[in-house]
Amino acid sequence: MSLKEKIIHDSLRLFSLKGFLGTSLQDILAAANTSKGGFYNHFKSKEDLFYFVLDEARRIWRTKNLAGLDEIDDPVGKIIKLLQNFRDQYLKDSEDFPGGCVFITLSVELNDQRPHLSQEITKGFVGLKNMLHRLLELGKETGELNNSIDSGMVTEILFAGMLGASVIFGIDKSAESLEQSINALISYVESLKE
Amino acid sequence: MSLKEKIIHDSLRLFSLKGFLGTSLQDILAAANTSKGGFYNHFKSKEDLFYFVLDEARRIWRTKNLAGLDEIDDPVGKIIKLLQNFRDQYLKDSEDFPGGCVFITLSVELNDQRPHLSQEITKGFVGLKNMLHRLLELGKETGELNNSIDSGMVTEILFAGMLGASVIFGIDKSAESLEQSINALISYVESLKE
DNA sequence: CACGAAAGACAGACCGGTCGGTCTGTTACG
DNA sequence: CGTAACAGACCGACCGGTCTGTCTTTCGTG
Repeated sequence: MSLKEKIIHDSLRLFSLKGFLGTSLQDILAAANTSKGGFYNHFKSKEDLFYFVLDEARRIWRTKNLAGLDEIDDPVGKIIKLLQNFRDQYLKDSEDFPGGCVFITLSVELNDQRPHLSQEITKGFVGLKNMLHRLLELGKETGELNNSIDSGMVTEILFAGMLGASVIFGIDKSAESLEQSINALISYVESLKE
Repeated sequence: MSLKEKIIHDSLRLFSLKGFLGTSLQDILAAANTSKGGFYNHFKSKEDLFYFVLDEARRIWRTKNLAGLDEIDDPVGKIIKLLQNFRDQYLKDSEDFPGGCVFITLSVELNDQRPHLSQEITKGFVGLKNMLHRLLELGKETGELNNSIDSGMVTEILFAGMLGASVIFGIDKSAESLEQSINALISYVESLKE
């Protein structure tokens, strides 16, 4: 792993723990075992690093959460698989995100302090929400879901539930309560089936 | 309002926007229009202020969210009223919490940086969760809710949903999406009725 | 009531430490 | 020999906290 990659990777872990502003350059340099010179040889600024870290975080998010979704045909099955991935592969991943979901940490921290950075993260949230909604609509089309359900409303419950579970897990790091939260969402989705 | 009260009140607003560590003493002094001397005459340290602000935030939370609950007899009615208060009185309150729910902002920020402070906030979360669970159990006893529902699971959905809605609202400040989220939860609760 | 001392309330200079960022210097590799 | 890769001294700005000074209010005493 090159120094640049190492800085990005280590920063991702630090950001998930302490946020962007809460992580000092010193912290990063110590973690990556380098110096100012090493850092600024690869990044224009700390904010420049932010975008690289965000890209890496998104890549990991997709890898973990979308794993195996292709092999599932029915939309509702995809949603359930996504929730399972979210629970087992993503949130519990203390290697890449020791402090919990980095998007939430950064989004909450930067929202009123660095709006242009926070905005980047919001894009991902919108994407997830749209994906959920699309899958629910598809489920209704294929008849897997009762046609009378309000897919917008269900989307809100699932999306808010996932965010809420992430916040809770970020705070208490309890696998038990995480499983309870996500399992509750899975049961909810299954209860909507025809 | 005394200077001490003004500092607490203004700090609460700042904390909800920028967090505890993200708010500098300078920010607080400027907002309260005072000086170091004025501040340290009333507080031992910035961390000392934290506890005063937290108490004030809790007081406001109760006032806004528990308003009118006494006049409702049925447990499920209490839950729905709480959700309505949470939506209309609490989260939209840009006077006290211009940056959204201060408990989430602080909790996410401080969790891995000032665990002893974060722990104080967690107590409130536990209290809310227990309250929801207690009301659901009561609802089953009175027959208002179907006895077959898993109250633990419903608690998770409601609690995670409320946290998630707070996060979303903190980010986009959109009353529309807030209403959609909370309305979805209210509909969900109503669907559980016998 | 008069008065002076003590205490409270606040202003702001000042402190050591840390922040992100720059700049120079050294090393190694093409 | 030039250039990329890194180390670390250095910079001004800002951090939370201390300290001194000033002004006001309170209060015990004659």
